[in-house]
Amino acid sequence: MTPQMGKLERARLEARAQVFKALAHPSRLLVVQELSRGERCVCELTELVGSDMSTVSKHLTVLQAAGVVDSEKRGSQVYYRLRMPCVLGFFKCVEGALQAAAKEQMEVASPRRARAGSKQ
Amino acid sequence: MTPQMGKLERARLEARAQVFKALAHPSRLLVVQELSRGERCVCELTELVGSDMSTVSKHLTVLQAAGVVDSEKRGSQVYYRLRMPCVLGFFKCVEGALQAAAKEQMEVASPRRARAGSKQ
DNA sequence: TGGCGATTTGGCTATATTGCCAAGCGCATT
DNA sequence: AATGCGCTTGGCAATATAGCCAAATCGCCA
Repeated sequence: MTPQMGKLERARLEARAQVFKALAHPSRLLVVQELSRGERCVCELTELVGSDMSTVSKHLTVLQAAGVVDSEKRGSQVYYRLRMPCVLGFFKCVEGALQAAAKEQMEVASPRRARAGSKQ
Repeated sequence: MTPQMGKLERARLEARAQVFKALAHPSRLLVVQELSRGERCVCELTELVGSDMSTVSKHLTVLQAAGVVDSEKRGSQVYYRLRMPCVLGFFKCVEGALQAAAKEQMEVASPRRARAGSKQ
């Protein structure tokens, strides 16, 4: 990709991208959000997400491979927990930016009276 | 995806996921990092990334659609700038987590003094 | 030991993403 | 106007991802 960049740097970028990739799916985002409240077994997350359990399991595998979550088998169930809590801070950042974008969108749409309580 | 979730919530998740998707590529990550130092034209970013200019342009389109960057045409060139600076904080978070993971990896490989919070 | 519930894995198809080339477009200089 | 430059868009082939249905595992308990 970048000829004048060292292998190490490239690997670093790749690893970082993997984390973002892991978070780049609504279901996985939902899972992370839920795990921020405490550990959950796959069955609970499956119910929350509403997809097939095999699908959710694969999502969890992706998150774990990226280092975002962590799992522990207890009895017959597997519990997942958040391992990278700082992602939550980023959620706030994104949320704020999205709201700012939405607001601007409205101003563009009707520049005159874009003032009212824009909180939604 | 989630039957018992409102459309609004789902849309919100989707929008958030789009931001993560935008960042989920090494080249785009590299671009964001570069833009954190100031605005750059497409040609500069193209040289940095090392791909075809059309490819870089498409990457920039993705970033802009997600609201991460912003562009302005000046003369015959287009300048991009970072519009969501809070992503940089997240880079640090990810970097820290990755280093912690690497360290743990080593401990697993050679459990010399891996005593403290060893799980499993 | 045999079966059950919870989870993961394999396999497959549908869909999305990536990156190159070629073509188009707008601005600037001649 | 004509040419050149910077950038974007269209199109296409290669690759990756998502999600479902089995089928395989694993731990638990009768």
